[in-house]
Amino acid sequence: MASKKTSRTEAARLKEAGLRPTRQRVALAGLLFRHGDRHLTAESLHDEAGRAGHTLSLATVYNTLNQFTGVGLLRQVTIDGGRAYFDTNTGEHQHFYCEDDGSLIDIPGDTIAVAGVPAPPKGMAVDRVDVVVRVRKS
Amino acid sequence: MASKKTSRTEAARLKEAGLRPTRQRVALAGLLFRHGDRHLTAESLHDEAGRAGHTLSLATVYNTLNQFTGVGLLRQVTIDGGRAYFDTNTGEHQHFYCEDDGSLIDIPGDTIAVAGVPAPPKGMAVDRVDVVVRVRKS
DNA sequence: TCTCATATTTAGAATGGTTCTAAACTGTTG
DNA sequence: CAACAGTTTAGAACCATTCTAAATATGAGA
Repeated sequence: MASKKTSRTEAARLKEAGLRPTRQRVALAGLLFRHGDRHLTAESLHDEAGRAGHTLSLATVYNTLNQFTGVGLLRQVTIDGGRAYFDTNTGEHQHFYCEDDGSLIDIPGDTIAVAGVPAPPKGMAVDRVDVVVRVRKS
Repeated sequence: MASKKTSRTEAARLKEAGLRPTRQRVALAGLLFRHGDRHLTAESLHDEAGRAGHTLSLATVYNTLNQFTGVGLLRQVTIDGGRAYFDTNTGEHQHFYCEDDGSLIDIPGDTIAVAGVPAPPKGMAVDRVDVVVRVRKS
């Protein structure tokens, strides 16, 4: 039987990125990229993997998340001290951040316009402009 | 002799904010507010206090920084996981963040304009819009 | 298919920033 | 000046994350 029916896509994606498609990485890639744009933490992904029947260590989840980020499959979003969020949407976009429950909501990349950014200090180049719209229950 | 010559201002400021002007709080307020706009971490302020001849625990620095933030004397800036920065400039403004050394540089509040912020989700109100211009050595 | 070198995974220890605890101390108020 | 509430403190506890060293899996070549 074709046991790789759904994994093929993930394995290919990993190979293209220069990462060996190990069982763990394929499993995580499946969870990450098969459900639209997502924001997750190492812990939440580890839990989700467990619920889906995969067995892997939290250290591997951290390693994988960092590797995926390194090859551009994920983007790290740091808003709040403490936990690091990983975003499966790697394109240009911004976020609403709910201060009550720590959740993130995407704002499409062409929605917000930032004008008037001054020239960076000598010898520096702008890497990215991040906008976070902090909201709370009213 | 008038031993409170320079402390009076700090003590008054603290009282107005509803905080008892203890020795430790007055000392930290002096370091924080007498040298223009500053960005610092608990550890850097603790070191600085030590160098200035004050003796206080790191826990007190954390407590004080959080209390000052609570009453609006400071603003917390969270950009990078790990350490929390505290900013003595509580007015509206934005930051350059240097990814190479983790330093922050103020961008005056009337410099950058953000347009097109969408309406927040139902039941939510915008608290603040943060802009971080990430730069690196070029 | 078998072997081997190398990449990966893993449990558990280690780290680093921050908060908590409980006891000692200080500021204020009567 | 007594007495209580607010503060400080040392050190333990916490939490997310990284590191370590040893075990395991993967891919290439024979």
